[in-house]
Amino acid sequence: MRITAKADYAVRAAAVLAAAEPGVPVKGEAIATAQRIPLNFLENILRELRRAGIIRTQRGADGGYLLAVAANTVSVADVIRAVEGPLAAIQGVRPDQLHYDGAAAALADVWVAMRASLRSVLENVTLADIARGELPKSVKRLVNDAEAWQP
Amino acid sequence: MRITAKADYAVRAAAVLAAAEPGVPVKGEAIATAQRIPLNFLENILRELRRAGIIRTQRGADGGYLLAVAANTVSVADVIRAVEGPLAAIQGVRPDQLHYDGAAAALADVWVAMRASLRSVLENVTLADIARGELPKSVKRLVNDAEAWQP
DNA sequence: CGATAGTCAACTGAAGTGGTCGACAAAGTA
DNA sequence: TACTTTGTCGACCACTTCAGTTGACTATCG
Repeated sequence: MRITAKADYAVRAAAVLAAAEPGVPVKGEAIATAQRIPLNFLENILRELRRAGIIRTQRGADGGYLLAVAANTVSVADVIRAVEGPLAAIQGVRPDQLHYDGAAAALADVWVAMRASLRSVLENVTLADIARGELPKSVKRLVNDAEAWQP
Repeated sequence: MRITAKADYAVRAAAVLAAAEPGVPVKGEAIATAQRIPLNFLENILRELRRAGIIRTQRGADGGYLLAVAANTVSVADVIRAVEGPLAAIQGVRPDQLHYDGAAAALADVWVAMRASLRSVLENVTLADIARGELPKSVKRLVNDAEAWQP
């Protein structure tokens, strides 16, 4: 249950683009220094985001990276899936297509519920939300619960 | 965002013990065949569950594994943490103790919310729930939503 | 042309995943 | 006591993923 550096970097880089002036390319190096991400690694990641259609690029002098679509139409889940594949998997299998025998039969439903609850957060937060620092009410409610901050 | 084979096996094995007659040890081999888990690997996992105080063991003929505590006091989260460590981590760091600069500042809260939503499922399902195939209402509600089953 | 900046494939070391193996220790039975 | 049954433990293994790095290349602008 861990978010890899790659996924974390991808969301942060996308957030930088969402916060930038629309239509103005941001250089890879600017993103890298702003978020303390190794430039070479970042470029690998941005390439994947471009292939996924989330960002586009401008080459040459005064080039850089831009969002390919409106910031409020891209969710955190979209970005993670672009670089990591499916949001939730059990041994590489999607929760909806696994089934167990005997005493563990009900476990399949638990994994489905887990994915659903994961989605309820990650699908509902957009890059625009992060860029302007204002999360959806339902997400904020989770964050404001003191229990959420207990290790 | 993946559940490893180890965590999956651990929960299934614990579910078998939860479903067994209380006080009667279940042999490792019985668990292995019932859930199609490689025996040697399973023994590694059961050893970790024992160290975590979730199960106990009985050696010798007619020995085997038993739950160390009541099945309704052990959550799926407890089992996963016993074999995998923290439920959610970003690059190995707990969500509550990370912070980002600039445009990504709000992302930290997203990770906290993600963990909270994960917990809302995994902390609330016990081994007893799985063993008798009846999940808590809040979890069932998630599962019954058609959206939850969409790949 | 030449500087700038993205593109891509290949490579690497370290860690994690998913096991396997063999020697050993405890407990009950004959 | 010997023997069988079962768990205990550490070591080991092949393979994949993670987190980058390197270097050659290509597009774009002035």
